[in-house]
Amino acid sequence: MLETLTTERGDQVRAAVKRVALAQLESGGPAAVALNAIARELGVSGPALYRYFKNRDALLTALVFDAYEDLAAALEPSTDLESFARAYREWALAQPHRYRLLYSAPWPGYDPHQPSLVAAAKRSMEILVRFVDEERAVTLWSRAHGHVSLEIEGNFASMGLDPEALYAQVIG
Amino acid sequence: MLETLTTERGDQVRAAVKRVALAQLESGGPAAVALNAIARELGVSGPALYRYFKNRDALLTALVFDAYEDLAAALEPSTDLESFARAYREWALAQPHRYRLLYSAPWPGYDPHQPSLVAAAKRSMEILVRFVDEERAVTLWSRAHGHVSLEIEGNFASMGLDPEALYAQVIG
DNA sequence: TGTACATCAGTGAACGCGCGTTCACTGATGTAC
DNA sequence: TGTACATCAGTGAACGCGCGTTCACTGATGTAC
Repeated sequence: MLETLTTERGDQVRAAVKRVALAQLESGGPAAVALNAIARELGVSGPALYRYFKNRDALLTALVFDAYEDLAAALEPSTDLESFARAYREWALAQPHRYRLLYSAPWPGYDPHQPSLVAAAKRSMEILVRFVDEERAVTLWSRAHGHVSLEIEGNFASMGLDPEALYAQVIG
Repeated sequence: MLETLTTERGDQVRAAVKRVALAQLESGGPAAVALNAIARELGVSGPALYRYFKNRDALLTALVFDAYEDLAAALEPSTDLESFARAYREWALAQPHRYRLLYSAPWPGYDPHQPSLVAAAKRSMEILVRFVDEERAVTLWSRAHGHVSLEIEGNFASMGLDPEALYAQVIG
């Protein structure tokens, strides 16, 4: 028997659902992610989504998981600390609500300690420790996160500061 | 005529509404702040609140404003950079959802550029620049925010790190 | 090639829920003469 | 001290809304003989 190379329909649908959910996320945060609205957008009835996600929470959790994976994938090609730092900031700026989903309390009732999520979160850190020791890695992570999240919220722009120069200062 | 020393009833009610709203905020973020539920908690009808707040948005905005003021008041007694940094972290850890209200995208449709809010936000920064020059102040702010917000979300605890020692490293 | 059956994606109706907000109102309190 | 009036905090009913989720079902597709 050959392995089936065609993507299964279930995966396609799941991907479509997530795509729309991501758009809602970018427009209004986790609170804006609504199953009924997603179904409407996809031209399908509300209950249809329950074939693919147990419930709303499962969908949101899947978004978190994907975001961790996507972030790690974006950091993977880094060759040194500089390129890592640059990639980290750029990923965050390109999709702010996704970044917030990882690092701000995303929604009421969210449990960030699910093993699969913890493992997914670890991957980025593992890439960073290729370039610096572990203690320094956590420090840099804190600093980068501080800068990036303030920049995302527009705190530097409103002060007339150059974010790029500041970023170097902060992690430096 | 004597000045009226008694607090006006309107202020008392507004304070009570905010008190309940804060409790909701701590328990489930801005999405959990609901006028009807607040009214119920206060033993009053829903529409009654509209005497004191134009609408839900106005209430949330008032919470943000108060939080900025309260933070500045907590930082005010600082005598040097060390005590400032300590006060900043402690304020945030004591009321995480309030801290998030200031530094994460709080709710869909929120406008952080209202002049009164911008002014309130500035006050903390003005205290910090008593101890360091302005460039360093922004850097320190970024670093402190990075550490504090990761600590709030439990990212260090789950890694078995000592947050206090780490904080010194990060802002150092 | 045809028939009988099982699988299963998706439907439509319905549920209860709580929300924000408007509305016309009641009833108590304060003010003016 | 009493009466007429204005103010205004709070009420109760009602609105439309969209949500998450369950349910019994239809109808197409795939499988076995």
